[in-house]
Amino acid sequence: MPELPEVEVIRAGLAPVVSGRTLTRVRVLHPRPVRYHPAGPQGFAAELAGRTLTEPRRRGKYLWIPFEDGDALLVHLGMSGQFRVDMPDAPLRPNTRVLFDFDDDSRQLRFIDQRMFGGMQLSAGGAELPPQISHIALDPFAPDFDPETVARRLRAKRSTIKRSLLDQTLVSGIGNIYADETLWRCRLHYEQRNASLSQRRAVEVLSTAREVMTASLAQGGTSFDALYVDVDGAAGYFSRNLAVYGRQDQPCDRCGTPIVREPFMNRSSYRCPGCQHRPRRSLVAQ
DNA sequence: TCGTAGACCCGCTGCA
DNA sequence: GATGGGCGGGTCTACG
Repeated sequence: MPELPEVEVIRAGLAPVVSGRTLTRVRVLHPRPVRYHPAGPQGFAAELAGRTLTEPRRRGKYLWIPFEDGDALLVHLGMSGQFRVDMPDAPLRPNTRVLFDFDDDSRQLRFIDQRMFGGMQLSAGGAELPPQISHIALDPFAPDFDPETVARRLRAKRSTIKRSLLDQTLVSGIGNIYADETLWRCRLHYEQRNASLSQRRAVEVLSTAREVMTASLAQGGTSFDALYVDVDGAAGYFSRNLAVYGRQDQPCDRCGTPIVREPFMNRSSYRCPGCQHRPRRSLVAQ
């Protein structure tokens, strides 16, 4: 569920909470979130204890907390993962999966995940960039992100635009919400062939994705429900600014045509039929 | 015809 | 009862 802006909000919220603190105890309440850790839940807990954390980092939707020793705790929030900061004696919220206690014995970090598509693992030598996510492309917020290069790669793919925007090995951080919002702003149908886009148009799409996510970040991200909140439990407000996502049957802000929801890749795509026309057959087939 | 790379789709899991 | 923001891996497909 969290896409780049939501993960960035969480990263920024974690920074003052974890930076410079030393873990004294880690408790894994459900094994699934640490399923990628080879040593299992007990090994995970034992290997983290005693480590000192530094400022959290992010690439796309992945988050990692480097340790002073050069390793890192790599985290993906999946569909429903969240970090919360609570006093150690506060009652556990439903679906709390992992507890992190620190040496100063004050606030406790808690990982909560309803559906448990997310997970975390110790990444050896992963402080700079965990090798587990070396295949994840730069996101549009990365200083080295080059829209021209990514646009060329995008146009070379024998695929369609929304699939490619969701392809985390091409450009990371974009999920279903921001893909739909980007395509609405660009007046593009999700089945538009990449090869049909000019270089300039492809760069425009990538720049627009960055703009949408920047605007969302300024609002604290997109929250539809309690599944996405920051480390203090606060919701983001960008859902008020969404043009198409989740707005089935409501009028398009641009032309008034009712927004439609259509099945796409086992989920949904929202678009305005008035200003995002289905590409002509010659552009769909190849 | 075969091997490889890229594209695509299923399944995971759980509750509001 | 339907729907949901995610990803990895198995399978399919296209191309050289």
